[in-house]
Amino acid sequence: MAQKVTIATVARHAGVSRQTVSNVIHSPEIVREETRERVREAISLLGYRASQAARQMRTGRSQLIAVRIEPTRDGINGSVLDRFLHGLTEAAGEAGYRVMLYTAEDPATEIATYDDLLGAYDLDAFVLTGTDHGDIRTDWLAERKVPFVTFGRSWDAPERYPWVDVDGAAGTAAATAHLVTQGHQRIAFVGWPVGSGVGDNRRAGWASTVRATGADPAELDRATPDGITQGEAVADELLGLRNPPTAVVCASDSLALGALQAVRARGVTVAVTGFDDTPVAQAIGLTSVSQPLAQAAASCVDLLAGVLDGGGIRDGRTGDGTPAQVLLAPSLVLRQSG
Amino acid sequence: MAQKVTIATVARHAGVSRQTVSNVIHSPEIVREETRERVREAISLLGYRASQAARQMRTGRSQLIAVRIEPTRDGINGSVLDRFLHGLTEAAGEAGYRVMLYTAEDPATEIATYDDLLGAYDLDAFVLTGTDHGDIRTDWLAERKVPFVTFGRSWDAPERYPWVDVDGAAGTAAATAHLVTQGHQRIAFVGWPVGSGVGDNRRAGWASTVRATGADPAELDRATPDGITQGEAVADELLGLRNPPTAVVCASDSLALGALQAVRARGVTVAVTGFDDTPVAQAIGLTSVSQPLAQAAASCVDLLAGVLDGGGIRDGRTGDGTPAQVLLAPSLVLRQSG
DNA sequence: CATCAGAGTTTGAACGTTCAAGACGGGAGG
DNA sequence: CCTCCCGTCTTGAACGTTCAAACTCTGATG
Repeated sequence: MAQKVTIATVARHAGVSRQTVSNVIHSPEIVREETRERVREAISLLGYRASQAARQMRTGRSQLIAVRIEPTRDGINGSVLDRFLHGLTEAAGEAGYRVMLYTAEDPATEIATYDDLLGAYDLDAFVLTGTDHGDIRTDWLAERKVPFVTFGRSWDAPERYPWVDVDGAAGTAAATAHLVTQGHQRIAFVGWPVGSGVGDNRRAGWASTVRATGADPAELDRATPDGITQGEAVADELLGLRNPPTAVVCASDSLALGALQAVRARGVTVAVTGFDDTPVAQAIGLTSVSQPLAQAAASCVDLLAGVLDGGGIRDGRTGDGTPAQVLLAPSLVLRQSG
Repeated sequence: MAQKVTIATVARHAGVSRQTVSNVIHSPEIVREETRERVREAISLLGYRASQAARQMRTGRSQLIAVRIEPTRDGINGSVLDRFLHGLTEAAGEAGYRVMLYTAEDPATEIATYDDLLGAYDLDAFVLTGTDHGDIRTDWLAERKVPFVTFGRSWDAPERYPWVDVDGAAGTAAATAHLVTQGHQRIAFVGWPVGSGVGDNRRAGWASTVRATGADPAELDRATPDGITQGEAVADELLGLRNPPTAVVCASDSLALGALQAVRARGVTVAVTGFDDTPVAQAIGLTSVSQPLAQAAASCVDLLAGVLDGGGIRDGRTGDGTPAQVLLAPSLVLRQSG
């Protein structure tokens, strides 16, 4: 194997000094055009690539961002993270960053992992997913001034840190509005127990849309932990009412799938919508709210790049003055179920 | 923020030299016990963590392995990669490695990415997924003596490089055998077009089991590209035969889901089995072949660790003499569909 | 008593990059 | 003619680690 190509190899080959090569890479404008070209030719001829490790030693920046990969809880929602990860890797790559994975069982060990990763790998930033009220991870990171972005808004204080989120309320509202235009008048909601940021948000979108039609949402509002069997049980209860709903908006595809099974079992015709547009929804023809995950990932990278290159956040804005919070609109994917 | 803790900080604090601290970390046995303890205390007191970048500069090893994250083609199979990735991250972490992600549209750009990653980040190894006949990626890596493991066997030459795979033939054989014990005598197969390593392997398991019952498999053998609608179409054709099958073994959950829809549409009772035990299968009660993904991931890390720490491969074995190929047995998950 | 061995520890150098400061030459201004 | 400045380029040092070699004891051996 040929000797490793370093900046010195290039310099020698182009007849200049190390620093000039470095300048061609980082501030080409201060190098005379003729020299610049000569160096560039040498770089591509030799296939030179700057050693990230050496660069990191000098600059203290690793060009690495970390994301946690979760143990695929439900199985259904796993694909959301999967698609987000793919988008993140792509967007990060374009911005000159790489994505590193880590796992953690709970917030406490996750924080220990932060410490590890920061100490050993000098990570530039973290992307957190699944934030909720009173998240200790964000506090820990903020306290140490470690750059991070969350996918999922800051539920406690809107502008505490940069985040990217999808407007869940708008999603359920769109689903509900669609059902209204289909002529449905009794539209139920099957969501998660009150208290989670994401869950309450999705419920609110449904509730406000129902309220706008003049009906009272409270009667057809249900809450249960996430899961297929849970969704089936709750939907079955709803369908057994004296005056049952003709449509059910669900907070997740898992719940919606359960609801759909309850509907089938009773042999009735009731519309069902889900949330997340997971493969399962695509597979069984479930109308669902789709999150723009690739776009969300790209926004995360944008925000991070702003924080990292623009020097921190001030007043909820990144270095270049753009707001450090991004709320994206989901879209409704219509299928047979509703 | 406090000054960065380096090996020199620890050395000063413990009253020894840098090298002694390094020795305590890497070859504790050559350091006097008393000194060792003193250094260890200083390390934990100061929260010292070796800088990976500095270490990498000296040793040339980054403790980083790269995996490609794919753009979730079908949507259904994405979760396989997802679960594998999680297992890999966990296993790698325990072995002192970290996982880095990258994307690539096709084998050619993937190879360009290898070059990039190797040049800039000095990656220690790659994990490839989805290998097939005549894979140019493995040739490129092998030629440059870059360590790698594939998840998916080497289809062309069994012992060319280390790989981990799940015995697909055993999986479809188990599914078929189960159907035989249920009394089924006409068992069809819906798989992919002949020519792909994985697909042919899965077909072979079904075929040999059918043949063992004395029947001729050829009549009920079907091939189609992967997909739900494709599976539905082919299954529908099978069900329309003068003498239709009473059970269908499928090469993927996508195909199986399609088959299940065809069965439902015709209102007949025909058993269906899938492959991969994806969330979709769990959701709709589809009997499916489950791959031990966490174990596969762990095996990949084991092999890599063997190659990296044991000094390469010889005669299809890693440094410590264990075979460099691992074939894992899948398991059949029984559900309502079969 | 000089020599040697070996355990335990220290020292200098090197990995490849970028920062900070300096060197060089030529043109403008006094 | 000297000075200063500007554009362009070079030099030395530093980042934090580990390798290789050297050093210092202590105790044993001839």
